[in-house]
Amino acid sequence: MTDICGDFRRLVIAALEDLIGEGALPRELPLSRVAVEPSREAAHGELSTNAAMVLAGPLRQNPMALAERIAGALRGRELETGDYRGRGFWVAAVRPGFINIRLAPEAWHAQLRAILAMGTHFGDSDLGGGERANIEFVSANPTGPMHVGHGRGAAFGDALAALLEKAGFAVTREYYINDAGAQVDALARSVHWRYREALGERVGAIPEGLYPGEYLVETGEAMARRDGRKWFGRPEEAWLAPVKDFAIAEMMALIRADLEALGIRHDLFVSERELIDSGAVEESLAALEKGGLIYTGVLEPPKGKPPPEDWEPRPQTLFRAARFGDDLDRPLRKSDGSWTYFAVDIANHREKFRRGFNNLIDVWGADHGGYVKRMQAVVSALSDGKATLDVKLIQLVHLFDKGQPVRMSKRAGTFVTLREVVEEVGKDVFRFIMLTRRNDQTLDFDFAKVTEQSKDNPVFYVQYAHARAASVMRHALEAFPLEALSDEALAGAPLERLTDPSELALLRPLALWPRVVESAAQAHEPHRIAFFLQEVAAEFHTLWTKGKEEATLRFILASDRELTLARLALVRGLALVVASGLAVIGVEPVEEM
RNA sequence: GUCCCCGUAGCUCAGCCGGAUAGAGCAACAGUUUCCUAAACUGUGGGUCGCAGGUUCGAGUCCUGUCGGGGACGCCA
Repeated sequence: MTDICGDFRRLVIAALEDLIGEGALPRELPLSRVAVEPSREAAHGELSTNAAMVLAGPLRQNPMALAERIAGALRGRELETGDYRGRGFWVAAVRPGFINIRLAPEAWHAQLRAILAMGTHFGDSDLGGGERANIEFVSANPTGPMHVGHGRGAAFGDALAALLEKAGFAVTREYYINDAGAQVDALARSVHWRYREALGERVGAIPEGLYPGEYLVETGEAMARRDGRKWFGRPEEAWLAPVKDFAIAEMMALIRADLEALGIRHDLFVSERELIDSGAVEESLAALEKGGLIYTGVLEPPKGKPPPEDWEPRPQTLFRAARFGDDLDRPLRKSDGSWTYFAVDIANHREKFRRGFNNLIDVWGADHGGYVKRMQAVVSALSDGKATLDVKLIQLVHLFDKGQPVRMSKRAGTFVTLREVVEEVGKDVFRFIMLTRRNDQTLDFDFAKVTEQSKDNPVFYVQYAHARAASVMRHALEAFPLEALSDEALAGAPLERLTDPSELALLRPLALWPRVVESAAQAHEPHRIAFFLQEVAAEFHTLWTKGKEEATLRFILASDRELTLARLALVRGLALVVASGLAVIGVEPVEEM
């Protein structure tokens, strides 16, 4: 293992078991709450454990006295991992009952050696144990090109997928195509309109309720090229289905290209229409019916401000969502007899579970928040509680340019597509910026700021750290032309020469990378990776600058080959961890800028 | 009316499973450039964690209430 906190947690547990073995502590202690964490304050050592604090209660003992005893037991132990064997650490019980741990520098050096040995695989975890996880994300309606909000969901979902992969899950990236219902019918009508236009008919302005976007002009023309006048002047019943098929295929190609521009590829595309046609919806509802979870009833009118004018109490088919924590039972059929979106989505989620996934994650726009409880209710009901669904809601992106809001209106034709943004700023900038806020926080995206080459721009700042590291390595080759500077060779460098506090200040966060991966994966929060990278980059820039002020701290010292090698090892360690983090976010590390 | 999210420094935001004196960037102020990329760095000031209760040895974090902002509430997806 390379997770230093995990290693020390095992040590603490072993010490506690020693005390239990000696009869000094009773069996059946709630050890699960014992944690080892990096200290926030340097004065508190480097790691600390709450062991005495959490056990004092159940044991009805004074936490400080207990901390002393545990600290004593810790002093008598040696870490079992080879990496630390024979290397010192100091423990101290302190004030309310924390136990602080300070490591000999050699322990940190061992972590650097691990980074160099594992490369960008440093930080990989077996947290997931190979278990399968399904992430459904983007799932934009196939009615037009993606917009920036979809892009945020895409960047988030793909990063979360990569994060879970790094944490040891077998991940499937799913796209659920909403290719049934009124919206794709409107799409088909819009394309038919453009098709008539392409065939030379004077159609005038496109009617209300259809999609006015220019992008459909081309689709109409393509339709005309493929089918000629086949659907011209025919009634809608004749052309709706084939035009719809054509239009959806075109739109999905468009969306896939948008995703491709972001470097995102889904493993699985699930079609809403196919779920309906295959009878999967009936099957799913039959399964619920069996559990007595479906009935016919009348719902109260919605309590919203404007009571819907066409509202009438009507018996409908309902799922007992309220039994599973939802606020209301939920309808499955529309008044025309067709399935509600919810009914088909039940089948969608049942299929995920049937494909063998117990870890389900959906990434939705924040405006779908009202839908979360019912979907979780379904997953709980259908899997008998075995599967869990986590829904990540993505807040809006507000576009700015030099501080001025970019006003978007489909009607005025000032709508900015995802593609335009990505072409303007690049996919790396886009993907990184999308993770500089939590998913449930709105995000301001300023074209001027995100492309600015300054420390105020987090993408640049992190990229620059990687490029700067590469630059140091190039210079090192000039200074020591014959040296082998491979990672393998650097792992053999005399790392014990890294003793300066500012060097250790960089080394410590690098060593904590595996822990960041695990906690971010557990919380399903990829933004933590972006924040971590900014911290690490800051630490590196600080160290670099110290070298400017104090020549002895420079990475390359022609007079001291050994120290140079040790410092180059640190520089490479930084570059590898940054590259590893950027890989999760889907950003290419650059060698120079 | 009900449900969900948010409220932390002047601004934009982090804050892990409840833990020690609540952090970062920007802005403000004071500095650093013959030197591995100054495209950067160092330091200072700045807080009733919306408010009020509660649980706990301990609350920004959990619970209840309340105020403010956003979103959602059968036949849109």
